Amino acid sequence: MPTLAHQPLDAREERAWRSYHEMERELAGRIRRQLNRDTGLSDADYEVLRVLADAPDGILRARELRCEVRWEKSRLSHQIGRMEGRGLVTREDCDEDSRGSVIRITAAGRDVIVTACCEHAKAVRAYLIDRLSPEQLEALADISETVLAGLEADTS
Amino acid sequence: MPTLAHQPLDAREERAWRSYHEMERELAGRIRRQLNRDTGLSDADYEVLRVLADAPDGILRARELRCEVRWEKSRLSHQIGRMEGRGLVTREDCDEDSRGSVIRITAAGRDVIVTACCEHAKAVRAYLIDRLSPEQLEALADISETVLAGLEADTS
DNA sequence: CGCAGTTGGATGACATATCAACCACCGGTT
DNA sequence: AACCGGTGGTTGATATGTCATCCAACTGCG
Repeated sequence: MPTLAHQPLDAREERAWRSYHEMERELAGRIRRQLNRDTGLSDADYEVLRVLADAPDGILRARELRCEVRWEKSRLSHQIGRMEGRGLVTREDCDEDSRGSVIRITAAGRDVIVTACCEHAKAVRAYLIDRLSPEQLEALADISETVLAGLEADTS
Repeated sequence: MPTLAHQPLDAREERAWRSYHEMERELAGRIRRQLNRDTGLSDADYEVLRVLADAPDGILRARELRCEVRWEKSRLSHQIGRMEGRGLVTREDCDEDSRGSVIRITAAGRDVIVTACCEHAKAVRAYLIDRLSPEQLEALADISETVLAGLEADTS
């Protein structure tokens, strides 16, 4: 009956990972549930609408959108299909490249995202930002950027 | 055409949230893919096996397990069903409470989790821990615990 | 031109998460 | 004993994410 006591993380590392991991789960869950309850949007819906709403004319080629949200092709395709069904976005053919498709946010989509964005910011503030000191907030940003840079550098 | 420029997060807050959020996604994705490739386990499988493997005799009542991983009842039930099908755990009736059920990790499950745990720790180290200074690592733990405490305090 | 490799996107199968019932059992009350 | 609110767990419907595969159109090059 092997135990996991010889796990190759020491106490300090273990504490950091454990607490980070749990925070991530709880925080994401809380924000997701609140978003869904307030606006009926999933996290994925929110991401798509947020990016589209910030694009000129609320239009983006699927490829650009995919690049922004860093999703796989199939995920975006399925997601847009569902959102199209709910009237949040539309899909058109692309002029320059006839393989491509162009996603446009609808008026309804814009309505939802504006309020969702607001509520979302409130949640982020309430659960994360307001709990931390300015120093901690900056430390978190530094940490995140460092880790991200490391991840992007190493494409293994 | 309302823009999102009046979003109620200032530049400092926005940077922290944005970078944290992106790190979370990339880091989780990387670890998940590596775990899956190396061992065939999903994150959910890993969590369940990790908790079970640390329990005395590799046995836990479903209720306890659920409490450890903080899942909904239905999620655990479905998950255990699948894992049972793959021979990673077994499900038995509970003696003390005939509503209850008892989950037991199998030998095969124990084999998988031991190596998975090792690989997982390597990934956590490579992508997170080794990128950060000791001060940053401690700061991350402090931040996470603070945020977690706030989340648990407020059950809205 | 004609071909090969690449890219943009869609599709189907499958694994997973979530939500809302549902059912059986527990415990305490009358 | 009959009841009742609460709990432990399951189930099915539905939404979602992932993977492998497919197809058509682009690109560059001989």
